[in-house]
Order: sequence, then structure tokens, then C-alpha cells
Amino acid sequence: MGRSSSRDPGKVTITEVAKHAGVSLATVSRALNGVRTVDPALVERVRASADALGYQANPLARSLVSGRTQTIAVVVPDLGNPTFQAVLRGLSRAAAAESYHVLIADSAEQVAAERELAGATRRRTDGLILCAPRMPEDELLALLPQVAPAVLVNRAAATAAPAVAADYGTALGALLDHLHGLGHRRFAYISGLARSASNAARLDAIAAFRRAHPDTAVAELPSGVDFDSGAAAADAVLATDATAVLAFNDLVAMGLLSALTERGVRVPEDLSITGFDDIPFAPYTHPPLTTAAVPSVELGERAWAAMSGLLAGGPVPESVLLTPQITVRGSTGPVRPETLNQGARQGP
Amino acid sequence: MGRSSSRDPGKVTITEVAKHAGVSLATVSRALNGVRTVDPALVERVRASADALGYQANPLARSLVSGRTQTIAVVVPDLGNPTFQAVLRGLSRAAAAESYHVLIADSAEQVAAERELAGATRRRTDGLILCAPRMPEDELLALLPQVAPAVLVNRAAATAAPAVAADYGTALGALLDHLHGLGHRRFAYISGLARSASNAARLDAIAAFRRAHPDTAVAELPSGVDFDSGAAAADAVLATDATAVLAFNDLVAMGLLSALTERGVRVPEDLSITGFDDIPFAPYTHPPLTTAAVPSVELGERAWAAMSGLLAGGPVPESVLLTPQITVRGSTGPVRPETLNQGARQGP
DNA sequence: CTGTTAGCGCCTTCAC
DNA sequence: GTGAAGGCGCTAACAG
Repeated sequence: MGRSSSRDPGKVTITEVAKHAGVSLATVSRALNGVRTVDPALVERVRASADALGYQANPLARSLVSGRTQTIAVVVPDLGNPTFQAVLRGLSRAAAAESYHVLIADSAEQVAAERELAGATRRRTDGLILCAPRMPEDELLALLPQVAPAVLVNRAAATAAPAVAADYGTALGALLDHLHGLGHRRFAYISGLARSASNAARLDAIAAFRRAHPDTAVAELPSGVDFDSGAAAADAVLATDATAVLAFNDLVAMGLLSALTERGVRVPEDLSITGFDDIPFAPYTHPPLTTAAVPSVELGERAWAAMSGLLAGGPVPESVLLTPQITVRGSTGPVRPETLNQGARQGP
Repeated sequence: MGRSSSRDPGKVTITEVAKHAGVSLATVSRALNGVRTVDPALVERVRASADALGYQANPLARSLVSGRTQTIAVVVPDLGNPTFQAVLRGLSRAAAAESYHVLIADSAEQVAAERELAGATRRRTDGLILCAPRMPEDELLALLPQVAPAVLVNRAAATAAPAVAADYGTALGALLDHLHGLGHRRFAYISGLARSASNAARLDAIAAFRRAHPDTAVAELPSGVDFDSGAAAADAVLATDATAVLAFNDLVAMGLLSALTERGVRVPEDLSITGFDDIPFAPYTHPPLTTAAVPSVELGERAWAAMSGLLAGGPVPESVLLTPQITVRGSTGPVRPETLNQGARQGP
């Protein structure tokens, strides 16, 4: 069946190749690894034997001696989250372009598992890309030296490791400015889990905005990070006097949008809504979602670039901060005249 | 400033632990691996030394000798595809529950890369989960023995490897029955890439349906597999006399839905539309999409179960075929009276 | 019950 | 230029 008579593919060892080619084991190693000081004739002979036998160097053995696995680990809180999916995609392709493999781990949003997985996966790879938005700062700082070289995604930690992040604060500020320009003065912010780093950045941006525009008000509504959380927040939003709502992310915005539509609230006529992230479906909601486009794929690519630098032994790469692009679509519009606005606000 | 004075974490070797505990290297190995025939007092002493030094066994060395890596490889055509994301998620969590790690590779839809990656990743893991919907049958059959143990996702290949798949044919048939029950007789099927296995299954189902219902007609419209392809197919759809359209998948259906809405065609009043997959956003389109819910996460879990069986050395697991659940939402409805239907069919 | 000795498959000084 | 030998860190026979 196969072209050679060997069974148990991949089980051919370097010793057998050496025997077949009539040379020493060391010569095979050198020939196949492109060491220049080998007689070209021998190189040819070895190469011929190698693929006659279907030889493939055992990466494990090679790693054990070289100390490098050609693999990096990635720990994400949730593989179901579109943002991390995009980061993973960018990362995976960038790493593959340099012949690196990617070992993934999904911590299922549990901080304890995160620490565990980070260590376990790091030990079988050359470096770690860590997405741990909710790990407490002190834990993170304790963990980082144990898993170096490491690159952080969407969260900084002093200078313990290079970070690649989106500038959530600046983007939220831009979203506020956009709404302010449309005449909105009373806002509601549906916050994500309180302890996430990106939520803190947004809160800071809101504070800055309010200092710059003392005539504005921003009600903060605690919530979750998914579609259902957004839908559940609808009544709370209607109970405020906000004319524009900034959702923690697109999922929350979509949930809110859906629940509001069911209640007969028109968007953006009665209420403007913004999301965050620009996930693939943001353009396809009704109305299409105005949002801040987080360049997640690029985040993944940059994370690899930083890791690549670390692996090369160069200086610690600069942290990078990418500013999400405000993408105006149909879910935001001019503020309604006050009276009409009041009319729209009747709870269920 | 860790708890111990060791630098270069993870670099503590078993020899150092042995020295520290005043025992032989073998005893450390036995004690730490829970071999019962070790003096409990020694076990304690070894354990103490181990975590005093922060010792962690090197998985590479362990793998080299044991021949097992506790890792499986997964090759997918596109990490950006919601279906594979879900499969990966189910797989990853199921594997993690049994302390297995997951090495991923994204072939970027290129068959050549698929073969390459399958081999490369398989050699550094214990098994391979392969999602290769478009790899030619002969190539697949040639590849499988080289990467065994392997599990196929969404595509069967004789008995060369267990497969875990969704029953696309049966589900499409059910979708057709649903539409037929609503009075539709003329359909359009927007097909995906011709060479995919799941497309073939759907075509078979259509043929069977037409044999069972000779008074029906199904126009086949070639297309791609994404949102834009669906949007691009809108005019072609309108050029047929179909009253119901079956899209290759939800993405295509959403694109079509969007383009039709722009053209003033009402769904489902003028035209019924079905998707396929039930991706996370299918319930949130306008109108919500009637679709066949492919249990992708479960597919991933089952794939792991099969792999787990293979790894355990048991008999080759049965292939599993999961039937997607027809999920009726708002995008399908009763057929319109003929005359009105004709009226709706005017191109842009 | 514990220690000594072989390798797992490979790369890499060393001598020749 | 090439071969022989040591060792990466660990587990699994062997002895004792």
C-alpha cells in the first residue's frame, strides 16, 4: 500500500537512515540539518536514504536536546468569544508563517485554571501568549516570571512583559465624542465585569469625558459581557433618562438592541446605541451597529511579532497600543427633541 | 523574588531534587509518579524537596521516553469559520477534562497546507483530529495511515478512520419537508463549493426529495460559503421562479437576506429563506433565520471521545452521525398566492 | 524497598 | 570531512 514497506509511520529513526546510507549517525544529522561541511555526495546519499525510508526527525528528541519546541502556548478565557477567536487566528497564522506551532488552552473564564494552564502549557512550549483580562494584578505579577518569555494581550502589567492591547479608553472617548456631536448629553454605560482591565480603561475615559463636558451625565449600569446580559439590561436602560447607550461590547449591544426592539423602542430615533469590538456580525444587525472596531486579528499578529522578538533573544519589544477605529453605522443618530424622548420612556 | 532562590523557572531537574532529598534519581521519579512501593517517609521527603526547589517534571523528556505527549493535534481549514470554532471549543474542553492539550493548525483553506500541517502537527502529538472538507478522497486515504490515530470531522473516508459528522443530507431533507409543508414547490438551492463532502450530501438529499415529490423543482445556484457570496447571489435568486431558497449555510443566508431586504423583497412574505448551521447570530437576523442547527460543539466533544478511545487502545470507535435539528424561526412562511409572488419578482 | 544502569532519538563537542 | 561518545531529562528494567 504505502510507497515504502515501513509500518508505523514516523517511527523510522536516524540510526536506520545512517545504516541505510552507510554513514555515521552524526553525518545524517549534519547532512539533514544543512551543515555546510559535509561532502555534497554524502548529503545526496543521506537525503536519498532518508526519503527512501520516509524518515522524519522526531521533534520531541530534537526539542529535548535543543531546548526549543518551535511551539508557543496561548491561553484564552473563552474560545467562544469572537474577540479571542480573532486574536487566535491572527496569532496562529503569523506564527505558522515562521514555522511555529500553537498550543491552545481555554480557561473557561476561571482565573484558577488560567494560572494552572499557563504553567502547564508554557512548560511544553517556548513561550506564552496570555489573555487573562480578569486575573488580579498581583497574581499576574507572580505568574509572569514563571512563564517567561510571555506576551500579554489586552492588558498591561508594568514592564514585567510586553503587552499588545487595544486602547479601549481612547476609543470609548471617541464614541462619546461622536454621540456628543449628535447632541446627546445624558448617557448610560453598560459595564462589563467590574474587574476587567479594559472596563477600567473605559471608566477612566468616561471620567475624562465628564470633566471635559460638565453638562453631561453618564449612568453606569453593571452587566455581563454577552447577548443575554444586554437583553436583560433593557429595562434598566429605559429607567434612566439617557438618550444614548454605550454597551460594553457588541454582544451586549445586540442583546440590548433586540430587547429594545421587542419593546417598541426605535433605534436610533428613540435611543442611540453603540457597541464595541466590531465583531463580524456588527454590520448586519438592524440597524447596523455603530461601534469601535478593535483590530483583534492584528492584535494577534502583533502578539506573535513581540513573541518572535523575545524568542530571538533581542531586547524586550515595546508594548503596543492599537486604537480602535470608530465605525459609525445606523444605531446612532441625532438626539430627539426632549419631549418626544420622554414619551419613549415607558417601562413595561 | 519568588519563594525560592532558583532562577530560570522550570529548569530544576530531577537530579537536583534527588541530591536535595538525598535519594536516588529513580526514587524521585517513583515517588512523584505515585508508585506505591516507596517508603511513605521517603515520598514525603522527596515531595518536600521537590516543591522547595519548585521542581516540575520536563514534559518533553517524559514524552520522549514514554512515547506519549498528552497532546492531540487539530487541523481546521479556517479558524474564522464559526462552525470550526465551535468544534474546536467542544474538543478543547473535552480534551482538557482528561488532561490532554490541543495543538491547532489553520490550513487557510489550502489543501496542500492541510497535508503538510497534518503530518507536522501529528508528529509532535499523540493523534490527529482532521477537518478537511475539501481534500480529495484519494489524498485523504493516502494521508490517513501516516497520521493514525486520526479522527475525521464532517467527512467520512471508508473505514480508514472513525468519523464524527453532522448528517447534512437528512437535515436538508427536513428543511425541504418543512418548506413543502408550507406549500412551496419551487426552490432554489445556493450551493457551496462543489467539491465539499457536505455539499454532495445535500445534493443527494435534494435528488431524493424530488423523487418523492415529482411536482417540485429545485434550481441550483453555485456560490461561495460566506456572507458576500450570499449577497451576490440575490439577483440570481430573483431570476428564478423559486418561492423558497435554501442557502448553503447561515452566512450565505444572511448575505442573501441582507441583499434582498435592500431590494425591497420581503422575507418570508415574498420569499422564504433557510440557512444551515445555526451559528450564534442566526436567531438575531431580521427576520430570525430558520435553519438546521448543526451541533458543532457536540461534534467536537464526540471527536475527542473517539480519539480518547483510540488513544486508550480499544477497538476503533464507531463513526457517529449527528442529525441537525431543524429550527424554525421567522425567515420561512407559507407560500404566497402565485400572482402576488410573480409581482415580487422584479430585478433591481 | 532502593539504587544502578540502560536507553527514548537526537545534536554536538571532541578526536581522528 | 567524518565518526565516536556524551548528554538533554526522564522512566523502566534490572540488581541488590
